[in-house]
Amino acid sequence: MSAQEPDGTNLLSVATLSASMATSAEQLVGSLADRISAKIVAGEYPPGSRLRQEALAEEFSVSRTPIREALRQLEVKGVIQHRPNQGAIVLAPNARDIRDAYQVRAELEGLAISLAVEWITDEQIERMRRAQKRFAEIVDKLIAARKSNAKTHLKDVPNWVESNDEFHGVVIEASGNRRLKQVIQDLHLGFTRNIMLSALTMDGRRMRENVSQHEAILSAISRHDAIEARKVMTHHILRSGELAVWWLESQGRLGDSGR
Amino acid sequence: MSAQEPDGTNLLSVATLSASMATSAEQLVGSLADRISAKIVAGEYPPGSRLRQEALAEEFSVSRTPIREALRQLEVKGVIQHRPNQGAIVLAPNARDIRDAYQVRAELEGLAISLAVEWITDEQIERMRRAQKRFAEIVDKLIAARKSNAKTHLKDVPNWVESNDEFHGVVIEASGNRRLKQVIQDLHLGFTRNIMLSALTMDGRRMRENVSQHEAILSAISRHDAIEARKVMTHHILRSGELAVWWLESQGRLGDSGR
DNA sequence: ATCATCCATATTGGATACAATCAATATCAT
DNA sequence: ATGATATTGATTGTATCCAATATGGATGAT
Repeated sequence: MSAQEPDGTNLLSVATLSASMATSAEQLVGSLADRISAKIVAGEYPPGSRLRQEALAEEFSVSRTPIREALRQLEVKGVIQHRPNQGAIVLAPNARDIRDAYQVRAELEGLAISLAVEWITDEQIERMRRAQKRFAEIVDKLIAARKSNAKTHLKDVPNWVESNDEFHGVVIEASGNRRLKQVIQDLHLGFTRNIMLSALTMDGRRMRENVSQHEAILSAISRHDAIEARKVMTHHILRSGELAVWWLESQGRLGDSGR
Repeated sequence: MSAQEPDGTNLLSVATLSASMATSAEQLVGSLADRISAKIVAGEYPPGSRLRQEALAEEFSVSRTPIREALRQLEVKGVIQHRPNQGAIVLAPNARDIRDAYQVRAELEGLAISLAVEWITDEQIERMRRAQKRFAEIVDKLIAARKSNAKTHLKDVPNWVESNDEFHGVVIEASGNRRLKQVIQDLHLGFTRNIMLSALTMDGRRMRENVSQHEAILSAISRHDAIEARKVMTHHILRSGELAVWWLESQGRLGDSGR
């Protein structure tokens, strides 16, 4: 079994390793689900708020029918909660949800890298190096910008996210386990990515810590040292989880939805 | 000795500890999704077959609208594949899908038990003991029945599944990680459970092997030995995965759907 | 015969219409 | 005034309708 995709086309899809991204033509419902989901993540529909079908329909210039189907999908994805005859409300994770999710993610990305060590190609390692380089540069830039003007750094944040996703994405891809990839992506859904960046970008020291953890991961995987790679990856993610929990708790619970 | 239930109607019911089970009133779409899903698992809608909305609507005496929404949910759950303007077809896992899923599940249940060891109560261990006792008895019964009359054992199979689920369910519950529980349940969706039981119930020696693996797990968790518990749990599940893959390959690919 | 093209039909996709349910206010009795 | 009940409006849930697209068979050319 090789880590390479036989049908190859999607392998290098650097852009947003998010889940599905059906945001293209001829997939109206999927596209709607993505767009609604994006607005939830962006905070436009805050946690706990009701999503009215008619309002969404008007906003996206469609009828309620495809909106309803999109909401059914988001319900299964765990982004919203749907109560009979009462419609949909936006879910928000509490500290425990975050802790639980990161514990699972740490385990799964640990598995991913221990598999990846075996199969990863030089080309993939090179992609990780480049992603890491960009990552480090952006962090420097963010920290520098933070010291002068707080506004400037905002437009670099997407790049920060993207290079981080690329880094982790290569590892997951190289694991050769498609189901593993899917499960990890599902874990990200909605909150994880968002909260992590919120938690990290608020503190220069923690961003640098993050960079050096990536460095350690890259070093271990380059040496094909499965034990060490797994150890540092797991630590890296658990640490990110701690930060996310702290950040969430410092924010005062936004939506302590008792799901 | 080969598989006993060659014709489509094998392995009915089973539904027990599945994920959501919204099959009650006032949740029509959820209920429809469950019922359609159940029929897929039961083999009534075989892999690769098209699910026509009108046919389903008539079968369940509703209009196409709730059917469509149920199909959207099943799409996200990975039970069916939905192609634009071409409707839904039933997905079937191939050997690789099974391998991938079991690898992930082994890791996650390994995590579960290593967490559970810390927090599990005597009452929960007692539940595991009882489940294990039932499990062993049913296996004896199945093997005995198999030697005389092949039909008899079919009505015990659901009990076999249920006691096995109870055993694993206690561990997962005792892990205290709700997200972990959800992710593991999602992994079961559709095929995993079904294939495992198909693979195992065809061979007495393997069923006994399974029982003794449970015994080892129970022993380790009773001694609160996290390392050993994890080791035997992981081995147990990976072994089950191997059997499932073998079984699937021996069946000649039913649906080698190129998803 | 084999293959491509075209047309009739079946099926899906989306919008609208109607029924059922809920929320919030108004009304009434105590 | 307080609490229970009734009523109105808003919102969700299901069914039906029409348009867009695909499917499958017939027709015709090579």
